[in-house]
Amino acid sequence: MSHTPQEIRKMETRKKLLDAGITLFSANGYYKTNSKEIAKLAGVSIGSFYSYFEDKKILLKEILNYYIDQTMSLEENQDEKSQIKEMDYDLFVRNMILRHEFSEGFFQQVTLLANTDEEIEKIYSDYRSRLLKQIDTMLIQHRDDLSESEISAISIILYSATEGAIHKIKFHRENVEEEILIQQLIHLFKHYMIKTT
Amino acid sequence: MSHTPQEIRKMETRKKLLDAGITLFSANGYYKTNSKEIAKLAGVSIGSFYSYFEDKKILLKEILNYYIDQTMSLEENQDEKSQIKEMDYDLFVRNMILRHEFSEGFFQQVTLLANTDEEIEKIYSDYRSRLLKQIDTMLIQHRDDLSESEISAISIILYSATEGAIHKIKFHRENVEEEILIQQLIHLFKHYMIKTT
Amino acid sequence: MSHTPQEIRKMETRKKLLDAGITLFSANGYYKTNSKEIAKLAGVSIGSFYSYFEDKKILLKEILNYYIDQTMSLEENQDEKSQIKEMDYDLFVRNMILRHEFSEGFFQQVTLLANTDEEIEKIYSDYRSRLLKQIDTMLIQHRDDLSESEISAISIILYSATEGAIHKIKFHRENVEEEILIQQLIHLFKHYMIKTT
Amino acid sequence: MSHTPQEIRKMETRKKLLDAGITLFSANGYYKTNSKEIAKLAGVSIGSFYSYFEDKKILLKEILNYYIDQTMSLEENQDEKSQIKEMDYDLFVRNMILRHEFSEGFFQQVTLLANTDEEIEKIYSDYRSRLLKQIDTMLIQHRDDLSESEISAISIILYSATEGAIHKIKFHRENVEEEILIQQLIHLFKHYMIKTT
DNA sequence: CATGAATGAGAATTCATTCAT
DNA sequence: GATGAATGAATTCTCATTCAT
Repeated sequence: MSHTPQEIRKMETRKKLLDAGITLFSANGYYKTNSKEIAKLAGVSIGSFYSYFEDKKILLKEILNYYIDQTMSLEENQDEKSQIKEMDYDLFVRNMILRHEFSEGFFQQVTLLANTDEEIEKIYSDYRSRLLKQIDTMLIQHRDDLSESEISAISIILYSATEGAIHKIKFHRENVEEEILIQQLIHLFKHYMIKTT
Repeated sequence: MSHTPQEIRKMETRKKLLDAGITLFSANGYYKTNSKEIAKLAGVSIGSFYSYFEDKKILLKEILNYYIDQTMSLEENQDEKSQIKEMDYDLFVRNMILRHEFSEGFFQQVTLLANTDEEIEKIYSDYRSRLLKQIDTMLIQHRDDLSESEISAISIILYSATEGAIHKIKFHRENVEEEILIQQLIHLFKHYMIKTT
Repeated sequence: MSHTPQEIRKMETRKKLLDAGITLFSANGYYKTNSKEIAKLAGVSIGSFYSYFEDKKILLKEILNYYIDQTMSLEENQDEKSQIKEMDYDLFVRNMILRHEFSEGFFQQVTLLANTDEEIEKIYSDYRSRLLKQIDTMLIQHRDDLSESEISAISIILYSATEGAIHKIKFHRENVEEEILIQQLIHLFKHYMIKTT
Repeated sequence: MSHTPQEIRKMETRKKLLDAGITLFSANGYYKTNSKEIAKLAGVSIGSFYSYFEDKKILLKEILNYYIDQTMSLEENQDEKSQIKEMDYDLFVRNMILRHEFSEGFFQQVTLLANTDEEIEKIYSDYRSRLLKQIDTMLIQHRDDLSESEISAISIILYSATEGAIHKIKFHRENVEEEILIQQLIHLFKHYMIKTT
């Protein structure tokens, strides 16, 4: 797996464009970002932009895939290190926050675009499914008293609560102390993970 | 408060443009909808469009305000009729669903635009605050054992869980039975409304 | 069939664009002519260009159709006036020259484009068929001694000789006296129109 | 006249580029063919393309010259072999067909470009002149009864008839039997080669 | 000497907005 | 007023050509 200097430079240029893309999409939104700006921020010519990415939408998709890969590897790495097979909800909540930390407003853009673009909707809904699945798995391990559809419903509720709450502290800057919110989220997970007798 | 026929016609044209706007913004997104299309769907000329609304963004803001008014009056009407001061969480959840039913993808568009437009952000965050406030009020009435910041955190969690869960059944069409999800949401509210001894 | 002043102006603008198109396509070729130039020569904005014609190729097609109509009406008008049903080859040759006179290099561009664009090929080959048909008809009237396939072959030869010869005097400016060439062409038609005993 | 292996390889690369050029220009037209494609089909880098040919137009000119040489050598070779000084019109017609067989749509592209490029016009008109000259020569040998300008006119007619007829069977695929058309062409030449008393 | 990544001028096209009728 | 033709700035995208490796 040795790379020639040229291959390395190609990958660097590609990376510069991906980074410029995520920065500008996050900051100004997809439609308010034009290809020239992206190229400029990446420090390359507009021609290069188009030789690396067929068009702006393709760039968005590649960024999306790139960051999903990065983001999902959080859990996998954690697992390996701690040798714990069973996913911990405390960890889950904190990882969700990490995800937001480095994806900034980007996923919000994606949410929007997913409305009008099928391919993006597909990629994004796969991603959400993977996260939902993680909650599902945790629930199943603790709650054999629930039906499958109850598990599904609770997963959605837990996912939404986490996602939305984090979003609010990160973006809308609601007037709430972060640590208390996290504690409450963990408390909520705990509530659902304990079988009601 | 009598209106001349001309004034009435003006109001009607205005309404037709607002409706066309919400329809197209919801279906195709703000940036993929152009003013010509809106005028066409409303059955008026592009010239008229601009005599009613200074520009496309103003139309969006007016739609936003219009629907927030409609939407918030749900609770107020309920209150007046039933003479119940105390907001019922079952009602709250079901009203949230109603809101979604007639605003469709519109608010999602607004979420996006809010990122890059301060004025829209302002209007939209006021709206969210009002909804959060409703949950806050309910919580305060039932839970004198919680601190203010805990109330805030729980409000956010409840709001996010409700908003997100509804969104998922309406848009992402997650594989979950609607009624079970609603029951679980109500169950969640109940959990928080009952003082833990 | 009364037209409002606005409709008249629209038709005039359209005509100006068609004229500018034929002028520039003929002079500089399709690929060396850009839409801005056409708009400029027509004295309208680039935006107008695109509101009248979806794109450059559509303009070309519309010009093609427009001039074919003009061009083919030569014979039909002649017929009406002279009440002569039977097409005269002297007239045919002279009409072919007239056609070239006002289409200039345009049809040459079309010939080229027809190679790579099916729709243009279709329009142009229909046109050629109509002209060939005229020769066919003349031949059939005079030569009941020839087989159908001989008629076809001779039609093609006569058409090509006329077309090519005119082309040469108009474009390649071959060193030949126009009137002599015309006389020779007419002589050629005569040769084929007289039954060989 | 010995060539080093390197010189041979250079010639081969050059030939590969010329071949790729004619193939793509013929198939898709000059303006729809880009230099990258040509290099790719030739199996060399774009950098090499530009070290062999200053630019795209130079390539076209060199192809044109190359194929004119090939094409004109038909007659010369024939002459040499058969030792017949006098050009035979049957041969002329059949050679014209051969020319088309291996130049395909290429000359048509050239016709077009000749309109807007003087150098190409020059090369191409020289070529046409040489072919016309051949007909001229044949005519002069048989028809001392004609004036010089009549000879010129008839040459143009014969050339156009042949060129156009072949074009029609090769490209426009007119509904005509090839052999009959060829017979009629030869018959036409014969008609002009025989002195009318 | 070959390579192909990088360049950027230039072409096509869109669309919010204006304004003469 | 209402209309819709006209405008042109802004954007996307292409491709001939260069030049560092």
